[in-house]
Amino acid sequence: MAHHDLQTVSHECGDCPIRHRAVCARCEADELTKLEQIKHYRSFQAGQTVIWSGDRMDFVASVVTGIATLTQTMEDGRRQMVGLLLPSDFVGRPGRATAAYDVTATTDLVMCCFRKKPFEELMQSTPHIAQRLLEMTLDELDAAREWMLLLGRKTAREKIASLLAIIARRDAHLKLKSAKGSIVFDLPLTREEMADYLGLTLETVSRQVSALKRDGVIELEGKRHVIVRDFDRLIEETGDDSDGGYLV
Amino acid sequence: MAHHDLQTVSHECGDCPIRHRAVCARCEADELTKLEQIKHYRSFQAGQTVIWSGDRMDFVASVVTGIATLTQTMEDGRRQMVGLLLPSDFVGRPGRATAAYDVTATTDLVMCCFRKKPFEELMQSTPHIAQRLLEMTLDELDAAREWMLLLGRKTAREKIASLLAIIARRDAHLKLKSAKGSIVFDLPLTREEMADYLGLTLETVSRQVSALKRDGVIELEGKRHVIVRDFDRLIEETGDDSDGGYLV
DNA sequence: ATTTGGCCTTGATGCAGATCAAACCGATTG
DNA sequence: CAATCGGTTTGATCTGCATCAAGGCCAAAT
Repeated sequence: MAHHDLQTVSHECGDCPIRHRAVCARCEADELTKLEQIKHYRSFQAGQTVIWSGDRMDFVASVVTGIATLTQTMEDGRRQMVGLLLPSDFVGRPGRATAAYDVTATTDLVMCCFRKKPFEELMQSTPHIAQRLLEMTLDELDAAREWMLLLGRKTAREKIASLLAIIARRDAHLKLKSAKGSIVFDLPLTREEMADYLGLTLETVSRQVSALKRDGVIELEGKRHVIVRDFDRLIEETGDDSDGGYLV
Repeated sequence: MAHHDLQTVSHECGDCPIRHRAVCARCEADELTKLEQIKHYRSFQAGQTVIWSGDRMDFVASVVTGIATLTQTMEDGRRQMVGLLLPSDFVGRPGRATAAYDVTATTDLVMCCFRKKPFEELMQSTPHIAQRLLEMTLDELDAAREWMLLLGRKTAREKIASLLAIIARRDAHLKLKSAKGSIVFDLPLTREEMADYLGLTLETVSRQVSALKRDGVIELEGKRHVIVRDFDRLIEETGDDSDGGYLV
């Protein structure tokens, strides 16, 4: 069943949807050819685990379509999501043998995997790959640090608003940015996943989402479909100073 | 006054204390010479601000001696430390014009600064620098994610224990690892800075430090000098599974 | 049509950590 | 040797979120 998706994904880097954003973004045609030789696609169904923390990991990969999460779990079961992987995001660390986090598909997921050894060799010979990876890693570090502020200092309401703003921004960016009008999107996460991301319980997430709805900051259709009529209003609720990010 | 320190720091990369750990770690002699041409040292007194978030930043730098912090501040004054910079750590982002965080010297500090433009050019031509920077950035990303778990899910006591364990490990690593005996170190941070790092208030920090002392997990001499007789006991208090890190 | 199961909401209550307030300690300074 | 001052401790009280518990919604299975 997962294999059905495989058919629909191009095996040609040339018309790959993430061609200009992923690790391969800077690659020239000849470099791409080399990458193409060591790549293969893997599909996962929503809910499936891609790798467990501590497992041997002999590949690195780019998310092509779908969404995955990185989570850390403590012995007693407390969980913290430490990363949300969107199309073009990179998974795995060159020069490390085992996975540091659990990677889970939250939607159906297609990944473009590179065997680790050859990828590492290619990185040595192809500065374009290492350059792009550095850039992406620096971006992720910034995102992680922004999340540290959220986890350490924001209130539950601000946390929810911040998460909604991030998803809204991304969707407005990828899809139609229905100019000046409402932003509309589906939450790709369950309440529990949101809680794991935000350092809250699922009950608190539920209550605060309801509160934002009650206060007219967002509208809800069903449980997952969100309408944001006034994006600036949502930003106010995040606690960030207004320049924190840009819609474009 | 700050200039006194300057005299004591070698200007020769050859016998630089961070030579084999900083961005320059992988550089050959000739590459080092090029770096040497664009570097200059800057000293800061404890408490001084190195740069403010948003300020133009026309250099990148390595911490040579001393400790600096990266912090984010919300409009209403809530603060979250997002990084602790130790000797050999790197500050600044190639390809970015302004500082993303406040950088503050918490002890007297010496930094080895590189003018940004020439450094960026050097990075292009010298894969050894970019390689090392990637490695260091990936390490920082891991550290940031570990911190996300701490901020999102750990109790106040676990947070304090985790911070003490990190400092203890580093000091045991750098200084004498008085084999099997006690680990002894000075806290490089005030209670307030610890609070900013851990997402707590300074009162809670004070109370939990006292509690760990009362419970015999640590001993205190004065307010800053810490003695850890049983490191494993301290680790138990962090909530991490025992393999979380390694003393060596 | 009823049951099941996953996900979500809502209510009641408890508690860890925040907040407010005062006093302490040790080092410098006049 | 007071007086000051930054850092710290300690106490009393408050509160935001966690926890515990019940029930609702809806789609798929029986």
